[in-house]
Amino acid sequence: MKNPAPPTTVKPKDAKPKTAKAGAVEPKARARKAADPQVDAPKVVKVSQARKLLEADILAAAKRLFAQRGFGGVSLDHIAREVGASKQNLLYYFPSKEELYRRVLHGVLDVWLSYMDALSQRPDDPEQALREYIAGKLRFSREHPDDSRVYANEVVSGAPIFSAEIAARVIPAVQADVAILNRWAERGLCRPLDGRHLMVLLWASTQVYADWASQISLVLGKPALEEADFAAAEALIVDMVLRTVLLEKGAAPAAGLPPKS
Amino acid sequence: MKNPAPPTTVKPKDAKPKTAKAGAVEPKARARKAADPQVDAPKVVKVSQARKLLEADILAAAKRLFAQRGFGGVSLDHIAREVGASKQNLLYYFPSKEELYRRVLHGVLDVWLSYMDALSQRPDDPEQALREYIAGKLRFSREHPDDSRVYANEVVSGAPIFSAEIAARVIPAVQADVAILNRWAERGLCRPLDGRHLMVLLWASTQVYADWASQISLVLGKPALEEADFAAAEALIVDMVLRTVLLEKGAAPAAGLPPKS
DNA sequence: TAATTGTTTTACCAATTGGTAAAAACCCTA
DNA sequence: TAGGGTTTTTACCAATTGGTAAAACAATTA
Repeated sequence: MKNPAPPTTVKPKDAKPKTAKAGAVEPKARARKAADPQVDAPKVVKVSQARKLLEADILAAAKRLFAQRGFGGVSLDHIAREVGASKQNLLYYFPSKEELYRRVLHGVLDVWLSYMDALSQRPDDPEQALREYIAGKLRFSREHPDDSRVYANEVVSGAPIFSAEIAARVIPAVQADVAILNRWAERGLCRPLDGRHLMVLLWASTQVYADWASQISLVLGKPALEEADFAAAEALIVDMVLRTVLLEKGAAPAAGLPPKS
Repeated sequence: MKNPAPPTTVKPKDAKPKTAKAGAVEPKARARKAADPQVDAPKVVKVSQARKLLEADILAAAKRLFAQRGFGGVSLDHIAREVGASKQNLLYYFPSKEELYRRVLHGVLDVWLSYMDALSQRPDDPEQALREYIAGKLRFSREHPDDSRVYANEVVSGAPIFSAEIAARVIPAVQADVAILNRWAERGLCRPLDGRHLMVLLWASTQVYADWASQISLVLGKPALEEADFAAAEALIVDMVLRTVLLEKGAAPAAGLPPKS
């Protein structure tokens, strides 16, 4: 997704560093091109390619802002400025704010769901399946914190816009996972428990590392979460879940140890 | 709080049903009184009492709306209409939107913290302490879902307004709890584990039943969460946590660490 | 090169935003 | 009942909101 494998001659017309968050620094980057066509980048770029680039830019900026401030807390102008375009230009690509938000949410849901299929991948091995599920969800929190936060914002608000899509795409996925858990219990592969609440717990305990990152890093006393923190979280969650779900066997190792610094 | 035990002669000047959420139905309730002073309720109510009532009304409505749509998604006018007052009247009680939001958040934090002292209450009994902590946090989710959501909104946004207060009030409380956990581990009362991540997990797994209620009820296939659902959640979370934290029953405690009671 | 299509900018718009100033109404007490 | 403090309403304000219309510009194709 990051690299769409351009079909024809390519050169990103802007070479704008995506990592630079300060939109105010170079606000007229895109506009300047139009005002001075000779100098900037009149070279080879398929129009549709350029379109896709800007569209992706807009979606990325919108995602970041919606994640931070929710739907109502973001203005089109704000998003537009962030990508160096005008609000009207943005409205050329997306017919309305809600439509843009829908597009963002749709993409978020794609990513969210793509990390949710661990259980069905290993329908006969509860331990490995759960390990991978937890690891995957934590990876999602780590690699796509904004996606997680956009989703969280929407759900906390009662899903006023996306409840239909959630009901249509998320709930079936969850129910499939619950069914797998129940089947394990029936077959004596694990303890009998309420798979629905277990799923809730798995979401909560993994997604919190994206949505609550600001507070967790305060607790941990560092400016941002690091890989080691995610590893510690994974160890603890896996330990808890396996202890609870699996039938007794040999004594399990202790949970994530506190760093003795 | 619902019943402030009025000190003097009392009659709520409005008798407005607090449960009626539809603010649009009776938008001029408060204004009508002024326009028609004879008929409505010119009776006896201590002024300061009335003030407190309206102030509390405003705070309650603001909390509900901020919980649903976040700071940026709510307008002063929206809040004012919800309590049947004018925006300017609201600004008479709260000098600015941000100040109102601060007041709401402050109250939320009070409630949040009041449910967080279970560990320190029973510093010598890990099992009971954890049971009560989990029960308390779930009760918070059940009884104060809007408080939970306001807090969640603020944290997801990176706590742009309240990070100082969180750092000053929440973090010490959490660290106290972590210290208790660590002491248990030292004294051999529980398994050694990273108390900080355990605290995160306790928050996440309990608070999710407020913040994600809309999605959980979708999963459970019912319009709203019921008492039985909270009971099931509590059973699962308690089971998991105790399995993970407590030493095995009957098994000898960690070598060389006799409980120094 | 001309016509066509695709993209961006300019110029607006009515409604809403948070907030101020001051007049008016209200209520209690003297 | 008169005055003074408290509360509410009326009248504004500049800035911003999401959105439209059309002109201007750029790119592709005939």
